Amino acid sequence: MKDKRAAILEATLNLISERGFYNTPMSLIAKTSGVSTGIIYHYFANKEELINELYKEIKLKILKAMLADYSEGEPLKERFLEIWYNYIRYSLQNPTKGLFLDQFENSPLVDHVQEDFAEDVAPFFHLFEQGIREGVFVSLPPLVLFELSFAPAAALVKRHIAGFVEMDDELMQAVANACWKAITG
Amino acid sequence: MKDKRAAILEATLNLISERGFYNTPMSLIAKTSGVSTGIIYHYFANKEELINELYKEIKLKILKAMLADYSEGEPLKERFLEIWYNYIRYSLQNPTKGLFLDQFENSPLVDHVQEDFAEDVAPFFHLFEQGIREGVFVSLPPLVLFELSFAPAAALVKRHIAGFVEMDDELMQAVANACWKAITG
Amino acid sequence: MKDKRAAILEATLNLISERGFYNTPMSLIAKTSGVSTGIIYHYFANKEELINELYKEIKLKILKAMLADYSEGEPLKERFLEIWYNYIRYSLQNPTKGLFLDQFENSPLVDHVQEDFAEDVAPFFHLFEQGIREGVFVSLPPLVLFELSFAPAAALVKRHIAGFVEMDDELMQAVANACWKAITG
Amino acid sequence: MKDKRAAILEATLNLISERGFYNTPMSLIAKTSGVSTGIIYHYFANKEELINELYKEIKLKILKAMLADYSEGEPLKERFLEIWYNYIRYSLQNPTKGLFLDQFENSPLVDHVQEDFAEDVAPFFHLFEQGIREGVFVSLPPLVLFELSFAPAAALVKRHIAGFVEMDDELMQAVANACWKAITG
DNA sequence: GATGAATGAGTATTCATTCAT
DNA sequence: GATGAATGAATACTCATTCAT
Repeated sequence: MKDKRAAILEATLNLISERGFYNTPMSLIAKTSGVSTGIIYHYFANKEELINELYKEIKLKILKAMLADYSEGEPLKERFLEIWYNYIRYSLQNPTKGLFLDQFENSPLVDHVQEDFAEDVAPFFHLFEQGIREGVFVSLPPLVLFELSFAPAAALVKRHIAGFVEMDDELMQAVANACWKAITG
Repeated sequence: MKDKRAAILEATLNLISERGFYNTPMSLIAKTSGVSTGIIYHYFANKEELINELYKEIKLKILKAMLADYSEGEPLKERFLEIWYNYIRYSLQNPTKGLFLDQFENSPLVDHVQEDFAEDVAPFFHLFEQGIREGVFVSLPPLVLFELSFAPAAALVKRHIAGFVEMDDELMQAVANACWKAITG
Repeated sequence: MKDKRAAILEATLNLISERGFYNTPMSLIAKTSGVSTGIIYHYFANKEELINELYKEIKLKILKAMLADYSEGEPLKERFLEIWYNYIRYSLQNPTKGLFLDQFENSPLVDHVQEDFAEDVAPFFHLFEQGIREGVFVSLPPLVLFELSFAPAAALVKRHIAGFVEMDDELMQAVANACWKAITG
Repeated sequence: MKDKRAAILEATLNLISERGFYNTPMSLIAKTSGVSTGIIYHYFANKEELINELYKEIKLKILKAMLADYSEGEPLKERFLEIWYNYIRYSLQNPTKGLFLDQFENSPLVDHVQEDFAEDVAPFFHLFEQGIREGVFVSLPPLVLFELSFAPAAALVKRHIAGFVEMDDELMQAVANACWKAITG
C-alpha cells in the first residue's frame, strides 16, 4: 500500500518541523507513523533519501499551490498577485511545510537540486521575463525579481508563525502592494 | 587567556557553517581549534551554550557593522541606504557568519532570544518609525518594513554565495532602490 | 528471548560484585555477557535501571530462599532456625549476591524501596510478632528483632568470605543459638 | 598549615557520605574545602590515598571513642557495656562517618588493612578472651563475639538514620541487654 | 606552597541500518 | 511485504592528574 509510504512521509514532516532533522530518529518516525523501522527501508533507501523525497514532494506541492488556476491569459498584475496570495495563503495554512523547507534549505549539507524543479518554476520566470519585456518590471535577473517579490512574504510568514506580527488580510494587501512596487519601475 | 576561547568560537563558526550543527562533533572543534576537548567545557557549559554564545557574538557583530558610522543627523534616505549597503557588504565578506545565522535561526529547537538584542536593534526601529511619522514610509509595523527592506537582501546574498546571481555594485544599487521603493509610499 | 536479558543481569552481578558499580562500564557488561552495548538499552532504560532491576531480582531470590519450605504450622523456634540457616546457607553459596547487595544498600545515592518487598517480608514480621505475643521474644519492634537475628549472620558471612573466620556447621549452630538467645526473654 | 589538609579531609567526608566516592570529583572537594585542585596533590598522592587516609582517621577516631575512659580494672560487664554505648552514641552523633565507613568497607576494590588497627583493636579482643577464660562468654572466636555484639548495633544505627526505628535510651538499653545475652552462656 | 588552566582517556548513551524470522 | 531485535560506531561530556606561572 502507498498508505504506509504516505504515513511515513507525513510523520517525518511533522516530527522534523518541530524537532529538527537530527532530533528525529528513524525509530520515532516509525512509531509515529505506526509502522516498523524495517519497513521504512523498504520505501526509502535511507534517511537521507526519505528526507530528500519529502523535500521534493513539499516543494512541488507549494509550487503547484502557487500556480493553481494560473493562466497566462490574464493580465500581468493579476497573475502576479494571484501567485503571491496563493503563496502566502498556502504557507500560513501549512506551517509545518514551511518550517521543514526552511530547515532543509538552510542545511549546509544539502545540495539544492535546483534543476529538479526547472519545469515547475518556469511559469514564474516567464512571468518576470514578460514583465521586463513589456517594461512593467525593472530590468533585473528574474531570480532577483523573484526574491524581491517573495523573500519578504516568506520572512513575514515566519514572523507570523512566531507570533511577532499578525498577518491579516489588510496587512497581506499592503505587503503585496509593496512587493509589486519593488519590482515595477 | 581569551585566545583559546576565541579560537574555539572561530573553529566552531567555520565548521558549523560548512558542516552543520550535528555534523560538527566537539572533538572536531577541539582538533580544529588546537585545544583539548576538555578545555572547551572550561569556557562553555556545553555544546548548546557554545553555539548560543557564538550566535550572540555574530549577531552583535553584524548589527554593529550595519550601524557603523550611523548618525541620526543625516537624512532618512541616506541613513537607510547606508545601513542597507553595510548589511550587504558585511554579509558578502563574511559568508560563514551568514550561513551560521541561517542555520541557527531556522532550527526549530532554538528559542530566539529577541530581547537580548533589543537595544542593538532599536536604531532600526527608530528609523522606520521616523519615516512613518514623516510620511515617507508606508504605515506598516516597523518589523514589516524591516523585512521588506532586508529579506530580499539576505536572500540575494545567499543566492550570490550559491553562485546563482552575481552581486556586483550595479545590481546592489538596483536592489537597494527596489527595497526603498517597496517601503516608501 | 529472555536469554539475553538474563545473560546481561548475570554478567552485571559478577562484574559489580568484584569490581564495584563505577568500575563496571556498560561496555564490559556487554562484552562479558556476549551482547552489544546497544541491546542492553533495549532491555533496560539505563545503567541505573539495570542495577535496580538486578537488586530487586536478587533481593527476591534471597527472601524466597529464606522462606523455602516455610510453614506457619511448625513451632516458633524451628521456623526461626530454618529461616536463619537458610539465610546463612544461601549467602555462603552465593557470595557475589551478598557482595552486590552490600554495595547497593550502602550506596548513598540509592533510595531503598522498602515497600517493594513488603509482601515478601511479611512472614518474618508475623513470626516476630507471634513470638512477642506468646512471650517468647523480648518485646521490641520486629525490625529490631530482625537485626538482632540477622545482622550478626550477615557480618559473619562477610568475614567468612574475607577469610577471617571459618563458618563450619559447628560455628553456625553456635551463632544460631546466640541469636536465638539475644531475642528470647 | 595543617588547616588545609584538615579542611580537605572534612570536605571529603561530607561529600562522600552523601554523594558516594565516584560522585565526588576532586574538583568538588577542592571547591568545598576552599582550596585549589592542585594543592590536594600536595597533601595526598592521589584520590585513593586521600580516601584511605580519611578511612584510617575515621576508623581510629571511632575506636578511640569506643575506648574512651576504658580501664581494665572495672568489671567485665561494665566494660563491655561502656564500649557498646560509646559505639552507639558516637555513631548516632557522627552519621557521616558511619555512612563513609559503610561505603568504604563494602567497596570490593578496597583491601581492608586490618593489621593497621591491630593495636587499637587489641583491647576488644582482650576483653572477649578474658570473658571466655572466665566462663562468662560462650567459647567462640573473639571476632564472632565481636560481630554478635556490634553488628546489630551498627545495623540499628543505620535503621535509625534512615528513619525506620527511633533509637531512644530505652531501646538502646534493651538492645544492649540482648547483645550481652547473645554472647554470655 | 598555591593556583587553576589544560589534557585526554574513559563512560553512558543514541541511532542508522541490517537481517533472521 | 513486515517486524523489531540486534549491532557497533559515534558523540557529548567528565574527571584524575599535571604543570607553567
